[in-house]
Amino acid sequence: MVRNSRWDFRFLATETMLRLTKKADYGLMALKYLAEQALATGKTGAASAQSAKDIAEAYHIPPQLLAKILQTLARQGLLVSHAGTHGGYALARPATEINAFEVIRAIDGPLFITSCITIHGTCDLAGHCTIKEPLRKVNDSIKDLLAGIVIADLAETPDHEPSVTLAGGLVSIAL
Amino acid sequence: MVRNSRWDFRFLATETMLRLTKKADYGLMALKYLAEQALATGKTGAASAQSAKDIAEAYHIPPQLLAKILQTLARQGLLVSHAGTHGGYALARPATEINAFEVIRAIDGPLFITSCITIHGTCDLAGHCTIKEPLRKVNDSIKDLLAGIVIADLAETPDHEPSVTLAGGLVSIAL
DNA sequence: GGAATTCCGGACCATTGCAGTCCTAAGTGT
DNA sequence: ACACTTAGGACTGCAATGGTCCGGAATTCC
Ligand code: SF4
Ligand code: SF4
Repeated sequence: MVRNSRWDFRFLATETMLRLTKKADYGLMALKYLAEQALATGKTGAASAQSAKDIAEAYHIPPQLLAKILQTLARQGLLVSHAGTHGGYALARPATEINAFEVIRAIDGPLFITSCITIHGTCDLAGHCTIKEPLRKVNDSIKDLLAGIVIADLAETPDHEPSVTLAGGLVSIAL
Repeated sequence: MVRNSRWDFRFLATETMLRLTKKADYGLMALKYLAEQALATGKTGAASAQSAKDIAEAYHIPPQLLAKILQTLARQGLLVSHAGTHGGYALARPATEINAFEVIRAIDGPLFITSCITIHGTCDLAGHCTIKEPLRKVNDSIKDLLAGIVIADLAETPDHEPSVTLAGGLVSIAL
């Protein structure tokens, strides 16, 4: 099918729906940056640390905010941190072993799609809701999709841009 | 350091991340209901109309709110409405030709994932952002995933429950 | 024609979560 | 000692969501 011949996005400025928070967004950017740096300098793991300030400046994002994001990321074990003069953050694992799903979950908390899925108590009409289960499947599909993307996919190899194309996930959904 | 190692999701009730609004949720439920009714009564299209009140009561959702959701749905052409004593709403198209993506978009507006995608002006750092493109791909994948689900998939065939399994979409993502 | 029924549309409000700031520790290297 | 950097909490402004209310217009039934 896929019809929708008309589109008319004229006054559709509302923006909502399945939004990914900016924090998660920033988080991914930071991760990507770290991945690239680690690659560029050749240094592995904790050796090539970048300070929160550096990353923030590199992308022009609020330093304070980024700082806290990195903190939580570190707390969740995705990053290793090191204080002190040449401290900073570095990937806790190789860039090919950290996927987008983890990152997002670490920052925004678990959850997905509907209110009912994560905490069972939230939606009071969970009893009469008949759409819950199918939606959970969709939820899982998106999760798998996201889980199939590792941050190495996001990082560009300095000059050779084509490369990667690691065909992240292959998600099939059957209700 | 690498502290953490403890997880403590005790008070992680935040719920966020890729959330689908409750309005869209309700909308899907309503659509499903209408699909089932149309199927049960055999009547096609505008013949078997259900009032907003009826649907709201069937699922115990706020009538006034559902009313407005149905209104927008009708305005977008997914439903046909009819005022008057035995009026109400009915699917504008067969249940196999309305997909979840349309519904969600009709209710919550377009948009997806990041702020930058829909309106170009939103994210001020779109210039320096290197993650934008990959994310757009993810975005599209989710869209395709959603677009592969038609509301007929959600509706149960009255007794025979297995049936359907129309294996909605097959989405592969390659960055 | 009138009354009941149902949709339409906008205005309105309360809560909540997001985005972002600030400030005070506590580690760490020179 | 001192500069640098992470850690964590408290706090604020704002926008979106979820939900309500009301006056009006269409339609059908009597
Ligand atoms: S129980 Fe149903 S209505 Fe409630 S959040 Fe889940 S899917 Fe939505
Ligand atoms: S431009 Fe980059 S930072 Fe801004 S919303 Fe898009 S992906 Fe996120």
